[in-house]
Amino acid sequence: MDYSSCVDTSLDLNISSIRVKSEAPVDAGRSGMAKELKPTFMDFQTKPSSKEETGALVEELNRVGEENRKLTEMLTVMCESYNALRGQLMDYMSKNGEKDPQLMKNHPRNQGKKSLKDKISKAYVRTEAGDTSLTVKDGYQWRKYGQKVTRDNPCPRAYFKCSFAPSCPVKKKVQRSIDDQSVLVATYEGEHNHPHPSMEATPGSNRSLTLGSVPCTASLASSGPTITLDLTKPKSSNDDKSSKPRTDTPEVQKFLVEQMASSLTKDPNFTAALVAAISGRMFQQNNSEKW
DNA sequence: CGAGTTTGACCAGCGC
DNA sequence: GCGCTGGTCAAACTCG
Repeated sequence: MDYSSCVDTSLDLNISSIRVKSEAPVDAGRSGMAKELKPTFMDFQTKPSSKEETGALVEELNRVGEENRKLTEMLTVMCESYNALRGQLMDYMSKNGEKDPQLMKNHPRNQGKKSLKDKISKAYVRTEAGDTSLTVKDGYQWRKYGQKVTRDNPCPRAYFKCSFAPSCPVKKKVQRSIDDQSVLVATYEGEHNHPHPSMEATPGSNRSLTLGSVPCTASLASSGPTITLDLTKPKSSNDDKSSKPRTDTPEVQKFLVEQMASSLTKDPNFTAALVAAISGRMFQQNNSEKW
């Protein structure tokens, strides 16, 4: 499976917002920038700027477009790396699957017990040091129906059934990793025959977060993962006039955009958001292919 | 009082 | 057949 070919790697970085914001003669004392963009833009239309300002803005637009292109390339490279790693993992698992105690479903003993469960996936969840519960918060509702101490692991294994839908056949086994007991290993069997509870509540599964100083929304739309950086929003609502830098010159705006682009590419949170969006999309894609 | 959890009993498959 | 093991059941219990 080649994820790079099926994932839309284009990034919606709200460049249009940047452009509108940049084109407008911004009032430094403004607090609600987004809601005032429209009248400002109208002002711009009725009062054309000088040629120099237009040239600088065009240059800025080109530069931001280039940033977008670079980010797209980075995402493509990440997808390719993911594919490569995934391939290696598959190779490794196919060679060593029977040695992995967690893959007991592959064991002949368990294969004969029931028709082999067609959809088995695993998730590794790191828990806090003092957390002794066998709870993996994945958004679904689970009902625990049993607990056993298995031979290969002194930590008990908990058995859960999906209780969100009565007819849902999905089961989950949760056990602490024998190597690292702060890591919970959740093994899912079967597929949910109902939408994800959180997705049902918020179609598109948008996730809002803040990347450094930039508010961001990672959405998993049908067209592909989209990370939306809302550059029109101020850092915080209590920003006052004194703390806000002047953004009414192209130089300052360029600097700000460069700062944002730079901080985004270096920000681990941004990377995490990318990973979340991409793996979420891949997981979704994977499931849709299986159905 | 209902829903969820706990826990011992039970079942089925496998190896010897 | 027996023992071991993973998985499931269901009564008892807990909690809000």
